[in-house]
Amino acid sequence: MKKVKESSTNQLNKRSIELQCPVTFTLSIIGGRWKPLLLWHLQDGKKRYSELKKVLPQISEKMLIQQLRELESDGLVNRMAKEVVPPYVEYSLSAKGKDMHQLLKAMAQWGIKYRE
Amino acid sequence: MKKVKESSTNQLNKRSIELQCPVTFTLSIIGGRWKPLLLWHLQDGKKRYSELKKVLPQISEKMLIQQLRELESDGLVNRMAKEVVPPYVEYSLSAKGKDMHQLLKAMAQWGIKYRE
DNA sequence: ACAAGTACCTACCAAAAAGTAAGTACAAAT
DNA sequence: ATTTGTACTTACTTTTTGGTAGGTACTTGT
Repeated sequence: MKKVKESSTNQLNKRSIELQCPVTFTLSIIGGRWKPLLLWHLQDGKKRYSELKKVLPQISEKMLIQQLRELESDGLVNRMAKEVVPPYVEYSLSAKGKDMHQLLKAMAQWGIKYRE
Repeated sequence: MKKVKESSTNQLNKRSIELQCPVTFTLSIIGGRWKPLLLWHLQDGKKRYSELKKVLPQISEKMLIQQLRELESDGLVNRMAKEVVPPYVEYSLSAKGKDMHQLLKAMAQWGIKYRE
């Protein structure tokens, strides 16, 4: 995982605000360039790594793996390695991740309404 | 406003994804450390700059002003300068910003539920 | 041998977000 | 004069996020 300076004001503020504000906590888990897209694409069922790569042609492999690992670490996504030939890895939403469905929809709706 | 390199892959990807994904578009407007908190605090009515500074003791003036300016620029917040003595500035949610209430609540609920 | 498929890892760099410090302007009070 | 209140601006630095390039390992097919 990426190196984080735990003693920085930046990090201390982040931790503190996440405790105070549940909105910020939620955003710290689903925010960033690629996580919302990944969560959105996993809403309609499990997907293989190669499938995710296809639906997101602009993401680098490095970012794809990193974001999936973080989502897994935060408990939103389950990772299942299949020992077949060729071997592949399957990602699916956990219960926690599925519980985010309404939220993602609300975000999409607001975005669609106010996008210009 | 802050200098952004419009020709960077980073920026090109950002723009492209924001067009494709309404969730990412929404998050680009309300994301970051301080905007969710500002939006949250403005839910219950207009606030002066000095009031916002008080309820968010950890925010630097630079970040406070910058984030408010961005929220204003994106149309979520109205800024009203009062020419009294002492003069003060009042920030309030626009209709667009008020329309975000349910969304913020959903985010808060998810965060409260899964915070540990 | 190479190419294609599977799914990564590592080192380094670029860009963006956030933070620090110093300053501005005005008015009123001491 | 300084201090306190109002609300900023600017220059620079630090930290974090995202990108680039090279590599790993295995199997199968040509």
